[in-house]
Amino acid sequence: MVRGRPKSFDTDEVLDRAMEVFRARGYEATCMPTLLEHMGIGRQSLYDTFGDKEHLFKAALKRYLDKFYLKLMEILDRPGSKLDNIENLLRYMSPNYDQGKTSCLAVNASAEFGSEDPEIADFLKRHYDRMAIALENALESARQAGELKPDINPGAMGRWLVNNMNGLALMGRVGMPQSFINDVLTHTLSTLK
Amino acid sequence: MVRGRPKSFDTDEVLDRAMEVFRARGYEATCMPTLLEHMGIGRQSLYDTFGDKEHLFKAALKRYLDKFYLKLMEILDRPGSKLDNIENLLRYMSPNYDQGKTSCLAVNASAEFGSEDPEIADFLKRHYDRMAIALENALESARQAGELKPDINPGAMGRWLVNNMNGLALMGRVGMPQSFINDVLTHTLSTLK
DNA sequence: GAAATACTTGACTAAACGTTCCAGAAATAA
DNA sequence: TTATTTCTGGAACGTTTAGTCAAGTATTTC
Repeated sequence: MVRGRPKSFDTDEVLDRAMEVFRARGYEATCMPTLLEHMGIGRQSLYDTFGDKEHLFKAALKRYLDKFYLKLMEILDRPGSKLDNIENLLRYMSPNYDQGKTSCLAVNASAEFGSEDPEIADFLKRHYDRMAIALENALESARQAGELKPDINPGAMGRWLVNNMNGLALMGRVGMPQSFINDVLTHTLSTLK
Repeated sequence: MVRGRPKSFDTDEVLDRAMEVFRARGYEATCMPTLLEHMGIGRQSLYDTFGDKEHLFKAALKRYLDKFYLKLMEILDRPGSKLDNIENLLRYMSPNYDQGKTSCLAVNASAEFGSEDPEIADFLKRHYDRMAIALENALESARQAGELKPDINPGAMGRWLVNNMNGLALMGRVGMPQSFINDVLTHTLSTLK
């Protein structure tokens, strides 16, 4: 099959670790030595496997977004009340200091890069869009099941939910108290039902 | 009175220009030459007046937050319907690509620094808190004027409005289409009344 | 064993970074 | 005039940055 010595590390595993560093410190403020230390591989291995810092970041971001979306879909696709699923999604994605969940790489990258890097901006915009669509579909199902107030526009509300989730990630990032987070979360949920 | 050659530039004016650069590019990605170019002053003048890059950023951030809050209070304190004032505030603060208003330094700094720099985090948390309180007071006034649904908690809703404003700034930053922004904005406003 | 790939390590490059120092000219108040 | 402050601009500092090259070793398939 493939000749030569096989890789001694799992590509996705070390990418996950890079992801964590970028999420905690941002792109510009993260230097290669820090990255290498946390990834636990050699410098040459990194450059051979992922290319330069920019490519590594984009790979990590891509992976983050895909994992995020997968988890989102898993929660929304659960059987039973779609509104309950949405509530569970919001609770799951909300900052929780006890569990060390305090920020979102997508949100951080959105703020750091804006639309400066077209490829990154494209990733992020598509991500927010598919999130909104997934939520819209869930809301549409809820509407058909009679769970939803009839005057609600599922499309607009899906986008609005994305907005609230992103806001919450930001509030967690800067360290707003849990009471603040909870107020926002419960008030968001209260308009759902 | 004061001896020696007077400063040939207005401190606040050049600080505003630094603010704009930081808002557009972030802290880490902004280098001193770029800053100098946009501020239009000499290198030595910058260091004499503002100290190093970090102090300059903090001064610019402080100024941004104060101007932001001042404008917010101006809008909320207008006579007449408090709910209308809140709506005007949200519209005013929302991203608008036609007018070049596409991001918020507070939001960007929150994402870039998180709680890494305690002083910056403190600035930002106080800022969000006072915004929430101002909105809470406006909602309380609306409640007393009978404008508000009776089952609404002004405190939670104030914080929730802050969350939505921050989310919108982020969506503007990454370049989500105006239609997305509008959907979020109108849906947020629809739950107000 | 040969060929191919990967790992480790140190040396190295080249550029960018923030910052300081300095010398000379300019502008103000006493 | 003198003292004081600012402005300008070049030179330089030391550090950090991302990234490359190369030599030697290890591990796999053929």
